[in-house]
Amino acid sequence: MASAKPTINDIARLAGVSKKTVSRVINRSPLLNAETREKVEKVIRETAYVPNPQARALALGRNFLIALIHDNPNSQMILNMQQGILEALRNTDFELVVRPVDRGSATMLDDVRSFLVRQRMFGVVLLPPISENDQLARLCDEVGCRYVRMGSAVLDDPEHMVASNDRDAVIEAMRYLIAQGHRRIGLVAGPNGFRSARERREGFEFALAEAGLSLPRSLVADGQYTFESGITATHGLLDVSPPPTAIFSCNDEMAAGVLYAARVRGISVPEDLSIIGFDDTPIAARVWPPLTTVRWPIVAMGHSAALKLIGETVGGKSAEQEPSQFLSTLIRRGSVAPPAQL
Amino acid sequence: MASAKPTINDIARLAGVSKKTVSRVINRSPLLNAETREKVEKVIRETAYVPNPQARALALGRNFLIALIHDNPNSQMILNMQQGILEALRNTDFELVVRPVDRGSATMLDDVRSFLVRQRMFGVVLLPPISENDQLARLCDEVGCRYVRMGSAVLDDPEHMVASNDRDAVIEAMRYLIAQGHRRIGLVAGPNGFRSARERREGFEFALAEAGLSLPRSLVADGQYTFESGITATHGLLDVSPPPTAIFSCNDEMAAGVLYAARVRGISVPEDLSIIGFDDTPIAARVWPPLTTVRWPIVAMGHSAALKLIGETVGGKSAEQEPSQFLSTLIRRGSVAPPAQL
DNA sequence: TTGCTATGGGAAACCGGTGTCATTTGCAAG
DNA sequence: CTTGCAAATGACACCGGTTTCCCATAGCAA
Repeated sequence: MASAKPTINDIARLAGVSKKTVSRVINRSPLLNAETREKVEKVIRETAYVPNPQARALALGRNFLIALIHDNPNSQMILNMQQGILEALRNTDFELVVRPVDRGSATMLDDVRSFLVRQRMFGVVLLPPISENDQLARLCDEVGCRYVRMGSAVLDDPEHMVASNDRDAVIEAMRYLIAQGHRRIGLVAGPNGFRSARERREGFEFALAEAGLSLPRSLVADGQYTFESGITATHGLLDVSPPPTAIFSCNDEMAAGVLYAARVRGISVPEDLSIIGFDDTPIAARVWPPLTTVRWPIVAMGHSAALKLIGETVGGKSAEQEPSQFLSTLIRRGSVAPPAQL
Repeated sequence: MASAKPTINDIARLAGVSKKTVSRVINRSPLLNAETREKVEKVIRETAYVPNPQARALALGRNFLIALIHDNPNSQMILNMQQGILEALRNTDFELVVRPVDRGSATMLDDVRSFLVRQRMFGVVLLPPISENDQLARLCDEVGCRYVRMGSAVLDDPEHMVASNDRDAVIEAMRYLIAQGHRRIGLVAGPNGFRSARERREGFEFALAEAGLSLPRSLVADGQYTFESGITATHGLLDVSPPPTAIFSCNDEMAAGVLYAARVRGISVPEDLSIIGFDDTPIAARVWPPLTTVRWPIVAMGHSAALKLIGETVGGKSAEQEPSQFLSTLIRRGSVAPPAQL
């Protein structure tokens, strides 16, 4: 068996050039005789040589790793995001490392800083809700680590942001609900402090106002983006008299809770109550009736985020052209119908 | 601002010793004067020195990375497994990198080999179903990479395996079903070639035989572990005359499909049809009625797997004592009731 | 033919650790 | 008072790349 891992010295010797010339070939140095380059490339091909990432990392002072930083280990979104990022990283020299952080912990920023510095991270993708933390973004700048923030947001900084526009998506969903004849529409809101929660709520309120509908405070219930909080919120909403004929839930987890609570109370969906969720997680299609919901293209966004990070280095100058704004779409399933009392 | 990243040379100079001695302190070499050690440790503490992982990786020829290798990017299990592994890795020098592979691809083994060799991976956790691939395990041995296989299996190799015992868990679930009075029980089986599918099916058949019940071929439907395949399989099962009064599904995804199909046909669950699933994924608790299912402790298993990998190096000799066999438990929710025709 | 400037390519230092082996020191035994 | 041996530490090469700097050569003008 031939030496399993040829080194740059082997290549240099076989090609009859110096280490440095091989290095130049690897790094695509422009001041290289085409002939020499071909000769070296031929040897590289024949020996299946791959530069040692550890050595490069040491010499370059920068690792070929992308980190996915999140603070909600149980979200399905992470999986989709990983998928998108990994697709973009395939066939590159980069690997993906997953890094959960504890928002709330007093040392969170220091933890992340030491992580980034110690590992000489090439770049990071910040997932919501931690992506909304401006200090974290500033930290990345400080330590010279590229970053992309995912989220629903106005694009104040497209270079570091990949976003969907939740507000518009909710407006579209609400128009659909209103067009079906609903006039009393309840809201299961997301937790305070979440940008996505704010945007979704704003869309909700805008659509109502646009249609000239009022929004009694009693028809707004607070949720925590969890299944259980959706159940609790819904019971509150359905105790109102008269109850809403439709409920918009700020995510699917809570929408599943809305559906569950309705079942518990013997209320038929969609006949007596229409429901719209947000996210289009797998659960939306698996409950009965399947939930009408808003889908944002997480996988594509993850893909784009990764390309933004590595693009300048690897791709053909197209990094800047990577889209920063993605459109969400309303997925119509079976949880919406005209209100019964019409 | 002081030099942001002190090197081993700085420490050596400040402590008045040689690089090598500092290195010995870092690596807990036993042949060290206690006095010297303390002196060096003091300097390390004061300067907040952290050894450069890239340099160590290069010198040691081994990276401080654990890889999670899987071939099913959409499974909730990955998330739980990650959580368990990351818990174990917290406060160690190890990071987790995620590596999806394409079973089916002809180059899969070569891809993994080059990945492991190139990155000098410290260890890998193999997730089912790819964990059942013996060639992959052999490959890890070949390239000198530690590994742990997750799965449901007889423990033929406890050192490299963390497993639940699916067969026993299914038997327990089936006994429960039978105790409720069910005699015609259908099976939505998992895909051929999956060890978990085989074990679960064996448990199913064993429990039936144990109770003296027959298993007509018509009451076994093949599934692919997907929601859709669960729906299809269920329609087949419910077309049989007389139909089963209960269905055991080899995973929750398909069990959700069973429930969905029952709804479509207007069959009440659990009154007219009882259902038991497997995995206790989040969906099981979110559908209506919530699914009775078998829970295997994925997070704990991931934790254990990671400790097995790094234990010898980091922990206090307890690596070998890390459990290899985990017990599953039946979670009783609302999808099982005595059959109606009693 | 000589001199000068580009330009490709090489030697050696360097990134920050670890391994090998030699050296120093202390102390018991001969 | 040597000799022998073990414990503690240091010197130096090395891991496999990249960078700096300098030289050799070629091309071209004088």
